[in-house]
Amino acid sequence: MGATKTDHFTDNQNQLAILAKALGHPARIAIMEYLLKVDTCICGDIVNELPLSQPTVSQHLKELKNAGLIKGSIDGNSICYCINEPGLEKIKGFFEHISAHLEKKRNECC
Amino acid sequence: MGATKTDHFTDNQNQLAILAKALGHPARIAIMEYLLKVDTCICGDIVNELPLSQPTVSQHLKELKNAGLIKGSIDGNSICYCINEPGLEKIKGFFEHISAHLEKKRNECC
DNA sequence: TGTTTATATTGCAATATTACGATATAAAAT
DNA sequence: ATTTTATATCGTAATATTGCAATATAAACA
Repeated sequence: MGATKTDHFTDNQNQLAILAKALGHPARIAIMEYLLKVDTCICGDIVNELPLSQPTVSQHLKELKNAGLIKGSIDGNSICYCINEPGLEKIKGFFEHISAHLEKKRNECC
Repeated sequence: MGATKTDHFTDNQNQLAILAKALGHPARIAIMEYLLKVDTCICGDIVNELPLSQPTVSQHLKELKNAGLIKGSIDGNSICYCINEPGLEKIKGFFEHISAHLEKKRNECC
């Protein structure tokens, strides 16, 4: 045990879970907020912004990248990390879908 | 280590992370989708819907409830679990906020 | 009352995540 | 060529999550 039983769920469910999981840490929420805030994408700043060590931040960035929420392009010596819109739209769509459904059946239970 | 350093992040960041983390498992995505699909909220069905044991499903429900994404009300012998709109609106708002910002600065980097 | 039905809790093993020091890599600057 | 700067990877300890069998709880029903 300990491992998630992904086999029994749909690709869509697994994909949404991966996206949500990637955001399931305050440092990664903070990174997304920071990437949104700054106009330039020079990202060595992220380490200075967060109360975590450089290796830890690097690891969080990797997870966001693997999930498809950010992308990074090499810029000489440093790396430019930015928000990856498709990943964001995917998970945003999930919540909009739920909200739209709830509108229709408000107050039918509980 | 192994514990998240929540102290150094804002309440808002921690709250969003808790909500996202709760959805970071395909079973919990499936539960949300199921609660949305069925009109009645009779929820013993959830165990039958998922490829997981009753104790495991119960635990996933507990996590969704703790995060504020669902609520449960006792209905005689069984329990009625439903989507909790405020929790959902909170995290939906986060994605809408990001999307709105991205509209304004499209193509400025990467 | 005794049994069934629905759900929660406990206990535990397997695995994953978090965090960081130490180290590696590779471009930039001197 | 050496040093500095920016980032990634490795190794490892601490903690959290996942999943289930066994058991507990508590309402419904016979």
